[in-house]
Amino acid sequence: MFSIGELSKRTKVKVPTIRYYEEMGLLPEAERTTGNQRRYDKAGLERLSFIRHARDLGFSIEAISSLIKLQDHPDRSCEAATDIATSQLEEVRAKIKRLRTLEKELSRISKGCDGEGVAGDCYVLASLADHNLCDREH
Amino acid sequence: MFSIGELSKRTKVKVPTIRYYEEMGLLPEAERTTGNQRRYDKAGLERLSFIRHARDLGFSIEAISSLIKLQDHPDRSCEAATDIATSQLEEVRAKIKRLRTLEKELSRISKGCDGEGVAGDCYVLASLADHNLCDREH
DNA sequence: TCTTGAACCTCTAGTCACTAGAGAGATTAC
DNA sequence: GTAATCTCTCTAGTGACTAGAGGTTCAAGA
Repeated sequence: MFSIGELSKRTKVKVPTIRYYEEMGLLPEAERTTGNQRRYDKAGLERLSFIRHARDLGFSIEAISSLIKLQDHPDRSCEAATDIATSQLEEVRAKIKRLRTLEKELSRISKGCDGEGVAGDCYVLASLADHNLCDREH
Repeated sequence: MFSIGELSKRTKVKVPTIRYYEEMGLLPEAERTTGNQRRYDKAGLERLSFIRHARDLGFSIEAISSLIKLQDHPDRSCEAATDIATSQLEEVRAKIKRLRTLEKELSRISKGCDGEGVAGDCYVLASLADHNLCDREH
C-alpha cells in the first residue's frame, strides 16, 4: 500500500488530478489510513495508468468512464469500446484536417511581412482584417 | 447604426459572444440607445470581423488583444504582429505533429478489434491498459 | 395609439479538465 | 520529541464561451 504522492510519482499524474479523478468516479474511492490519508495498491496503480494512457490519446473523461465500465464487465460485448476508439480517431482526423488548413493560411500570412515595417502597412494585420485576402475558406 | 442582433448576423458571431468580447476589452464599449441597447457602426463591424477571423485562425483572446493595440497605432513597428503570427504558426505545427502520432496509434488500436468479441478479450481495452502494446511514445 | 412578440438587457452559473492556494492535520526520519 | 514533508478538504480560477432567469425595450401591424 502506498500514498497518493507515491502513486503520483509512479504514474506521473499530479496529486490533485488523482483526487479529481476519484471525485469524477474514474477511480474508486481509495482506502484510508486511520488519519484519513488515501492508500493505494496495484489495482489502483493499473487503473490510473489506464486513465492516463487514454487521456494521453485524447479520450474525454466521459469516454474513459464508459471504457472503465466495460473493463469491469469483461463478459460484455466490446462493441462500445471499438465505437469509442473509432469516433476518437475520427475526431483526431478532423482536427488534423482543420489544423492543416490553418497552417497553410498562417504560413502564407507570416511570409507576407518581414516585421520590419510599421503596423499601418503590415500584411499580417491586413490579412486578419480582411478575409478576402485569404486563399481559401477556413 | 444597427443592433447587436444585426451585428451578430453579419459577422456570424453569437450575441453573448459579442458581449463577452466587449467585457474582455476586445471591442470598445458600444454606444447605447436611450433604452440602454447597444448600437454599432461600420467600425464596430470591422473590428469584430477582425476578431472573428483571428479566432478562426486559432489566435487567443490575449494575442488578439495585442494585435488590436497594434492596429490602433499604425505608426508602431509591426514586429510584434509577425511575432504573434509566427508563434501561432509554430503552435499549430506542433499540434498537428502530436495529433498525427495519436492518429497512428488510435488507428492501430482500432484495427486490432472488430468489436465482435467480449470486453475481456478486447484489443482496444488491452492497449489502453498496457502502454507496452504501443508502437511508439506519445 | 395601442398591443404584441421578438429582441435586448444584466446577472449568475455551467462547461471541461484540471490547477492553485489557504489553512489545518498526518506521517516519517532523525 | 521535533521538524520537515505530505496530505487533507475546500474554494476559486483558467479560457472562451454557453445557457438560463427574470425583466425591459423596440419595431411593426391593427
